[in-house]
Amino acid sequence: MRVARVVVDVPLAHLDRPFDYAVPEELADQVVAGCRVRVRFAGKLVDGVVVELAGSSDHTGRLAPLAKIVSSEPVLTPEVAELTRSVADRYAGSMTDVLRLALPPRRGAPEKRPRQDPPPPPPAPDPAGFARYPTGPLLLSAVAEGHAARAVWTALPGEDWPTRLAELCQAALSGGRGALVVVPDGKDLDRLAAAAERLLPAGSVAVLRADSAPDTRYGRFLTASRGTAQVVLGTRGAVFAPVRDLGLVVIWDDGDDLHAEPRAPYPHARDVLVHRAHLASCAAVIAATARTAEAALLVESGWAHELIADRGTLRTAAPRVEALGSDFELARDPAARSARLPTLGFDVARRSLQAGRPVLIQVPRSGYVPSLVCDRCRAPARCAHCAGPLGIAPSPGPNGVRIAACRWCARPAATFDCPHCSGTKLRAAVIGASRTAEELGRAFPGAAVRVSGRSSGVLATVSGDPAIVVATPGAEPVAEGGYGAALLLDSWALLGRADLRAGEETMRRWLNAAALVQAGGRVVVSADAAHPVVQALVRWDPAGLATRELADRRELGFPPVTRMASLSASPSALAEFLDALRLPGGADVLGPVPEPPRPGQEGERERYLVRIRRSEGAALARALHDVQGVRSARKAPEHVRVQLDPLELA
DNA sequence: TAAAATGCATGT
DNA sequence: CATGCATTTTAC
Repeated sequence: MRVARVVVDVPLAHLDRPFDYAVPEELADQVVAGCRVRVRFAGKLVDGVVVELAGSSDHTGRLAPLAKIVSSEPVLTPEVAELTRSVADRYAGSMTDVLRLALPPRRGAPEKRPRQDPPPPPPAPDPAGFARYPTGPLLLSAVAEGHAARAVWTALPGEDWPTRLAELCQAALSGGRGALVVVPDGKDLDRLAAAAERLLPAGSVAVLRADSAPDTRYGRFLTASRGTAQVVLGTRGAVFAPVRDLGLVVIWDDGDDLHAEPRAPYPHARDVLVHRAHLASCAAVIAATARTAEAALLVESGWAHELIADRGTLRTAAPRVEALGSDFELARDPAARSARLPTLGFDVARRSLQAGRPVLIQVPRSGYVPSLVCDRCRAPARCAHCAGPLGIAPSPGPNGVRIAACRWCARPAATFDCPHCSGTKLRAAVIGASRTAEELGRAFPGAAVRVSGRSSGVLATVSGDPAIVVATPGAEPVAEGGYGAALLLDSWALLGRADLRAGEETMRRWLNAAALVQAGGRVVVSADAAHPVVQALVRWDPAGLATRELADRRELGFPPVTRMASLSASPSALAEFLDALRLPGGADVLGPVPEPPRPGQEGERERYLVRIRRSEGAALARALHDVQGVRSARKAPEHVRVQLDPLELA
């Protein structure tokens, strides 16, 4: 008897396993492993995917027959089936949820188009582009030869990273293997696709973007799954793309929060990619101008080697970075003064314009959550018990005074004793307010002003002509030939955020902007030169900062050194959940703390955090998923949101 | 949402 | 303690 193992599209956690169905005689020639089917499940017809075909079943009862073959197209390859299962396990979610992220909706028209043969492999790439990194050419040849090389690549300022990544893809293709590259957003994807177009054979590349029309999206997915396009470039959803004979996976700027999937079970693209490299035994490159603590851990644990230029090469490529004090002198020029430009920034910008080069001015987006910092040294204030961030308690205490309390474990911070400078007073951190482009424009009469941001529209590039380019972080256009200078303003708003990653994230934003300045150009950052993040920027030392950041996280017991799970729901549902939870040894439960209401959610919600050592992460995820299973089997009315290693921990 | 399992009142 | 009918549970 032919048996099809089917993952059914039902969201219930206790049904997160394949179910066996009999393959009826008349459908036998249409069923293939990985195809979409419809089956009768608990009476009703549901969608499903065949994960495997077999000759027998362990099921003791009668097998129901497959109701319908939706299509014979094998959309779920064995490699992706294993990956999605494994990602579900890691994030305490169900495979069905992960499949929803991995498989685009089916469309009839693209499927009817005949399959095309893949183009012949290109020659091995020219290693000259990677020659500035001592082990660069070695990495390129390792990828071409099909070795499972692993690297954390810290790109030089001004690096033409899209071309470098296309060369890595070319290396994989030249050795007959496929490649996958994930970038944060559409702007980066455009640049990467353009570089791939230049270097790779026509027809060998599929560009997967979340915002494409459904037919286009499914059509491009098929060119990959059918093996026509062996290189896939895309945004976070593309980490699951069915690349044939995968030889290389790459992620660009892994610190960008766009790599975190907002839909359950909330997997992070870097995490999925590292997992996938492991399962497929293929090469992996974690690439960025900055470096995350997670990437530092991959290096420290020996999983990856670092691919980094030596200091001499860096010095010739980098701009000159200068920091202003915390109480800098405002420019004397009245227009510059009204735009709150510091003297040094104003002079540097004016000189760049006079030299005929554009100037980049980075201003943070407004709307950061106010938090508490040490009044003396301005380090974020942390809880003495669990090292969570301190905030102002939402409701006043018994004496009517609103006191500081931990946002994780809710313990009040009656006293404060700064571990950095022994200060005892707290202050609210500044909330970032963006300067208007008009104000800046008035400070430089005669200069063209361009604005790039979410609300005004993101510019991908600007010309090399003198102009003031105002941009929010992540929206900085690339200037032809590089900017002459960059001003990084309102830095306290970035550094003072009550976020675990505030330092790392600030450095990433600064570096990404400063990297667009030409070699020998100037960068002025309006922040205290004594601050360690500022020092790391001045020295252009992302690796050093990441190492330090990782050491801090280890000391405080934060991810990625530990594993954290956040549980949020109503107080009663959480009490039930925790009651049923059988935690592995050594777990630490923090909370509850009240959660700010989200749009579309009513009633009071709370959050707990569960912290455990990294080696027990899989056991924690299993325990959490088991509780979800028991609750869904019992038809518990309320859903508890479970998120592993959430980006936002504050 | 169909079939199977279980619950439960009723009659002997 | 069978029997018939309603309700709950399972899920291939």
